[in-house]
Amino acid sequence: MKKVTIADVAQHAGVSKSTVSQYLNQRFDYMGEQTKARIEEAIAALEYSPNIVARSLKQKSTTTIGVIVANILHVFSTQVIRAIEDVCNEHNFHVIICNADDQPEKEKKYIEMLRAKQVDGIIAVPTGGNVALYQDLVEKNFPIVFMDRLMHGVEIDTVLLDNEKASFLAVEALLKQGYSQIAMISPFLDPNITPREERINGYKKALEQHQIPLEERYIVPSEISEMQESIDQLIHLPNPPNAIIAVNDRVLKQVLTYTKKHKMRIPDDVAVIGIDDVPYADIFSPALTTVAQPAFEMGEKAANLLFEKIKSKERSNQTQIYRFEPELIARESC
Amino acid sequence: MKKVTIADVAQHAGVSKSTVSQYLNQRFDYMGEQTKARIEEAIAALEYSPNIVARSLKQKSTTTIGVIVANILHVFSTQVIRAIEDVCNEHNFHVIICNADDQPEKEKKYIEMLRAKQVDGIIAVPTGGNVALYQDLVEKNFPIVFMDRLMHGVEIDTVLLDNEKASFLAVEALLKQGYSQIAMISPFLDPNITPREERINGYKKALEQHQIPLEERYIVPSEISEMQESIDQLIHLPNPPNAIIAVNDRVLKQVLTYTKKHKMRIPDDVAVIGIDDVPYADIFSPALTTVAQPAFEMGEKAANLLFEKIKSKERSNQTQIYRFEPELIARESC
DNA sequence: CTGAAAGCGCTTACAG
DNA sequence: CTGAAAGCGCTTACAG
Repeated sequence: MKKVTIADVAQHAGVSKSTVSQYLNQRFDYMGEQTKARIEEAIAALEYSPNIVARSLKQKSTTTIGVIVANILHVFSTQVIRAIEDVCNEHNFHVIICNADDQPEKEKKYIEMLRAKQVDGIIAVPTGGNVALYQDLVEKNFPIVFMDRLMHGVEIDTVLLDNEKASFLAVEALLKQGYSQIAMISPFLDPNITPREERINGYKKALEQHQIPLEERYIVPSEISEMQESIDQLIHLPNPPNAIIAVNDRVLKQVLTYTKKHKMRIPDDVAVIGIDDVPYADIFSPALTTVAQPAFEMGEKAANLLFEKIKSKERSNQTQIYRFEPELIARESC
Repeated sequence: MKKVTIADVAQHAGVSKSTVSQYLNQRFDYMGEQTKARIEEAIAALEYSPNIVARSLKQKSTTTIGVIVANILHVFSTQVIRAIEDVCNEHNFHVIICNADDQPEKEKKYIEMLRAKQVDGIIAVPTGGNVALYQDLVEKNFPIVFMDRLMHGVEIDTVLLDNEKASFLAVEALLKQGYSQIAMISPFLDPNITPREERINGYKKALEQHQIPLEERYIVPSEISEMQESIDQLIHLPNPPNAIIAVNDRVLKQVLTYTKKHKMRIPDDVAVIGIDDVPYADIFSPALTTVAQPAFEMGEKAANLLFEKIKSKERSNQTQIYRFEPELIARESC
C-alpha cells in the first residue's frame, strides 16, 4: 500500500510540489483559480493527506505537547489532563501522556524521549528529582509549565492550589461547628510534594491565628498502607481529637474506612472534612464536607500558559506562581 | 540556541554521519573500538540527542500510538489508558490520548490527525459513527484494535467484557438472596454502545433461564439528567421491584442519590447491585455489591494485540473478539 | 502566478 | 571497517 505524497498530487494536478504546498498552507494570494481547483480535485481523487512528520521536521513544530503526571489514576490528574486536552484540541494540538509514578528516573526518561520527539512543550507535575534536567530546559528556553508542585531552584511558572487557604477553610469550617480538637492526617511528608507540606503549614497557621494550641500528636503523617493503625493510635490518645482533616482524597478514604470498621458516627463521634472533593461526597451518609480545588480551571490555565510560551518564543522575564482558590463545599460531615 | 545534529557529532568525532548513525543504531559489527570511543565522547561532549522526527520520517515509524476513548474522566477509560501506557512504556512507545465525547465528528478529526502524524497504531472505543473511515483503515492494513464496543460491518479485533455474563452474575446474586423483583436501570439505549445493550440482554436471558417472567416496566432506560424521576416512577409502580441492577457506575450513583434522598434503606427497602466496581464500594454503608470488570487486563490485552499487529505487518486472517470475565464482589447491598 | 532547488536531520544500501 | 550519496515528504526563499 504505497502512501500518496505531495509529489503524486503535483503530478496528478499538473503543477509543481511547491504549488501544492502553497495550497496546503493556505497561501492563496497569487494562486490562479484554476490551479486551485485542479489541486483540490487531485487531493480528493488521490485521498491525499499530508505527512505531518515531514512537515514537523522542516517547520520545527510537532503540534504535540507532553504531559507528565504522577499517576493518571488520581482523580485530580485525570481532570487536569481532560482540561489540557480540551485546550489542545482547540489549537489542533495533541497530548502525549506520561505517568512518572513519583520516580525521578521515569520522569527523566520521559522528558528525554519527549524532547527527542520534538514536542513543542511540556506540562509536568515534577517529582522533585530532576533539577539539573529542568534547569537545562529553561536555559534552552524550552516551553514548560509545572502543576501542583513547586520545584525550588528552577525558574518555571507553576499552577497551584492555594493550599494554605484550603486548610484555613477546613479549620474554620470545623471551628464554626464547635470542633476545636482538630487532627490532620496525611501521607508521609516529602518536601517535594508541595500540597501536603503547604496544607500542613496552613493547618498550623490557622490554629495559631485562632489561638488554638497546636497538639503535635494531632498531626499524623503515615504511609497509606499503615494508616489504619495510625488512625487507631490517634483515636486512642488520652485526649483524642473530635475532628479530622484528611489532607487529600486518598487519606479521606482511609479515614472513612476506619470509621466504618469501628462503627464511629460522623460527625457525632468524630467530624470529618476532606481536602479534594470526591465523587461520592453527595451520596455518602453523612454527605461529606470537602474543600474542592478547581482542577479543570487549573489544567486550562496551565495549557494556556504553555501556549503563550510556545507562541511567544521570547524568554519570559520572571517566573510566576499562579494560585487558585479552593472552595468549601459544606455538607453534613461536620 | 542551535540544536546539535548528527553532522556536528560526526565532525567532532572526525567520522562521517553514516558511521555515527551506525553507532546510534547499535550496528557495531565492524566498528573499530577507537571509532566507537570517539563517537561516544563526541555525543557526551555535545550533549547530542537524536531527532526522532527525522528518524521517523525515514523509518516510517513514530513509536507513538493513539488512544481514543469516549471520555478520559470515566474511571474505566482511565484504568484502560493506564494499562496501555504501561505496556507502551515497556516498548518505549508513547501514547497520545483523545476524547471523542461520543461525537463521530470529533472521532473522525482525531483519527485523521493521528494518521497524518503517522502514529503506528490506534486503540479506540468507537462511537459507531465512522464505519467507512475505519473500513478504509483496515483495507490499508493499519494496526488498530477496538475496546469496549463492537462495531458492526468492520473487521477489527475487539476487547470486551463478557457483558451478558456480568448481568447473569448480578441477577444470580440477587436471586440467591431472595430478591426476584429485579429492575435494571440504564442510560438511554444506543445500539452503538455495546455494554448497555448486552447487559440488558444478559439480564433478560438470566431471568428467562431462571423462569422469572420479564416485567417490561422494570427495564428503565433514561437520560442521566432525568434519572431521578425515572427511578421515582419505578419505585411507585403498583408492584415495585425489590432489587435494582445499575447497568454502570454512573447509574449506580443515580440510584444511591435517590435512595439517600428518599431515605430508603439498602437492602431492606431495595437491594442494589452495580455493574462496574466503584472506588467507594467498600466504605459505603452498606458496602456495595458490584460486578467488576478487569479494566487493567483489558487495556493490557488491547495494547499487546496492537503491538502484535504493529510487529507482524501481515494482515491477520480473521477478526477476533476477546471477552473478559466479570467478577462478582459480594458485599452488603444485596 | 508558478517552479527548481536546497534543506530539515536522519538512515540505508552500496562502494571501496 | 568507513564514507558518499540518495532519499524519507515536506517547506521556503528565490527566480522568473
